[in-house]
Amino acid sequence: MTSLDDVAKAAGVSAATVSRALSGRGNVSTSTRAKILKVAAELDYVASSAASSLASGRMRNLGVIMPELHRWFFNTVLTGISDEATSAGYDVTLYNVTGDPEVRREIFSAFLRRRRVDAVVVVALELSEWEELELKRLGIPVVIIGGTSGTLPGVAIDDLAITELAAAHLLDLGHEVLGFIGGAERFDADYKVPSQRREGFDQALRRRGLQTDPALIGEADFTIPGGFHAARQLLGMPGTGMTGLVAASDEMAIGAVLAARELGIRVPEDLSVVGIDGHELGGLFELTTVDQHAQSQGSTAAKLILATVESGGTHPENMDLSFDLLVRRSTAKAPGALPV
Amino acid sequence: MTSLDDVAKAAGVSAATVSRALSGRGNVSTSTRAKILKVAAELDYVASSAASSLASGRMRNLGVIMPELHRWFFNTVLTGISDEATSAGYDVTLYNVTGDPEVRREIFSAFLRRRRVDAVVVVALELSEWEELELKRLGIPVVIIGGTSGTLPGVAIDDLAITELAAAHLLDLGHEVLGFIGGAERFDADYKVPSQRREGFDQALRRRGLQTDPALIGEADFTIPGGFHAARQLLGMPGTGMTGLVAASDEMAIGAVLAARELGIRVPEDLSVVGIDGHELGGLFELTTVDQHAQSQGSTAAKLILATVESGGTHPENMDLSFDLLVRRSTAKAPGALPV
DNA sequence: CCCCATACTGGAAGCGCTTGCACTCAGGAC
DNA sequence: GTCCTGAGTGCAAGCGCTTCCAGTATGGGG
Repeated sequence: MTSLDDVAKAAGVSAATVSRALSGRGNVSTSTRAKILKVAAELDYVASSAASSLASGRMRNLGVIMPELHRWFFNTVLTGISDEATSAGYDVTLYNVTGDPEVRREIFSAFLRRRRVDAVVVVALELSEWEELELKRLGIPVVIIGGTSGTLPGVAIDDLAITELAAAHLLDLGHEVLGFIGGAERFDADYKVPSQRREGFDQALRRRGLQTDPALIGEADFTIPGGFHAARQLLGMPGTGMTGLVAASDEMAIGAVLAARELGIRVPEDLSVVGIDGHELGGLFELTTVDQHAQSQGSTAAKLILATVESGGTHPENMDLSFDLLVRRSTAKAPGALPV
Repeated sequence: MTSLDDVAKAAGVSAATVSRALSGRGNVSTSTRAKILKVAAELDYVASSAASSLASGRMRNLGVIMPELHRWFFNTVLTGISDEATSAGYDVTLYNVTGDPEVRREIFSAFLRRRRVDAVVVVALELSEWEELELKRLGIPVVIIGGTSGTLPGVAIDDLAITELAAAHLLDLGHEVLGFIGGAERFDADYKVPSQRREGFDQALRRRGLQTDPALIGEADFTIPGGFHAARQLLGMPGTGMTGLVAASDEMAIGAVLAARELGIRVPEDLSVVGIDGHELGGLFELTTVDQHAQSQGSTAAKLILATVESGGTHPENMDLSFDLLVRRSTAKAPGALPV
């Protein structure tokens, strides 16, 4: 293993100068730097991260805490974070907080405290008070994506507004009896997005002087099968007059489309379905959705927090992210509605 | 930040003894250890990973190299690895090798060489000769999941056999004209699984004295939309007599089921479809599949390589993983076939 | 011509652990 | 009672970098 000293000797300078030349901190003459760079390349030198970290306190490592990896939102955000971190020269250490509370506790009380990361991004995790405290105690920048925290900075879409937009799209098309499939408390207990989205739906109706019909609210776990079962139940009820359905995630919306097909209900002729996410499968199902640009949420958060780290800051700004209605073919004018 | 010395002072022993007590290496009397543990807990001491790594050469960190995170196989394997690593007290550092060759090169030539990880698991990546060399040069254990390497140890299913099993299931049901949807060279160029699976399909037919009909081979990229389009084309051809379809992944199989539905082809009455994977969505589509236990591939590989690390070994054993036929309702006896 | 920034560079002191070595002290074998 | 063994402990030397500080040129200003 070639070390800093090897490079220093080979280049005929001191270790200090090599360090300065390679890290770019401090002054080194152009010619000396050039020679050091050349020698380092020849010797194929790569600095030991442990030594460098110990001496400098900088880890060049970004921690990411996630509750799961299967659902589209999570792995998409992670991809965004990873790409951004890599291009900034940072490693990413993944802490997959499973359902096991022991493990979860352990991650906050031990893993994170080894000071292996310069910053951490928390994805869609509702943190307990104790967990927020632990995070703050780390003394490093933290940013939350798609979750909420009273005291930690976050990068997020406005879940209420995004759902209101989805519902408003249906209302604009003349639909008056809308159903909704969202989360239930029994799923995702530590994740507030579901209730926000539900609230957005209600608000959209309220704004038009309509009222939410509790019978048309389905509950599911944000997955395709979940949406399928919830939709089948909703669509199976006779005489509801429902012509539009808002799903709080694209996966549930896709499940709903599948359920409609199974029941012989045509989309969009008989039922308009709109989702939220911008899931990559949306295209296949011609799903109208509100794209929340998940990958860019990841890269934005990473960029933000890495900038904070590099600038020696500790508290990045909060940031509201954009979303766009993406109209495809799963939504259409309500039957009998007046032309828009 | 409380340090080892703080604990040592508070416990009235030397730093060396604290280190031994906390790490479990070397002899410490039961009473001394108990006191140290108590003091450490009180002071809320957590060792600095950088210092510990620098001094010991151990990182307690497992590197994972993956080409993507979206597809089910990858995030499922990653979940398995992460769970296992966490419970062994290891962090996992994720290297998401994107399509960009620059980035890929950088990961092998710089990121991995910082010696931040004790071992690395490579997931479904066909490595170039140079990359294998770089990996070996790291001097740490490496294991490959779902890829192939002449010289690096791997944990994998037999892709040929798993596909043969899927096809044999259809043949056993009396189907004689089978289609296949697999990978194409233009997708996944650096990933040999597709060709292995194709070969397994051919072999199953050959064993029964049948021949692969090139017209019934569809090409796709292992995703649902890919499978959908390939199947639509296959199923749209008139007069093929095809009654069974093998897809090289569950996602493609699901796409095929959707395509069949769209074309008014009933599954399984008119067409039996079998996939490979054990994808979580399989249940919703009643998909018969061969489960390759992806999550346990991840945990098995992690367990294997961490054991190798802890034992000071360098080269874990190769390991062949099991798979099971999981019969659901997407496959049935061929129309007019004799009772089995 | 002298003085003093300014630009470079090297020396050396850590960063916070781990571990080889030396030492003490018992207890068991003779 | 003597010798040996091994458990238990502390000392101190690193691990391979970073960075503060001091020292040496160099060049411009006065």
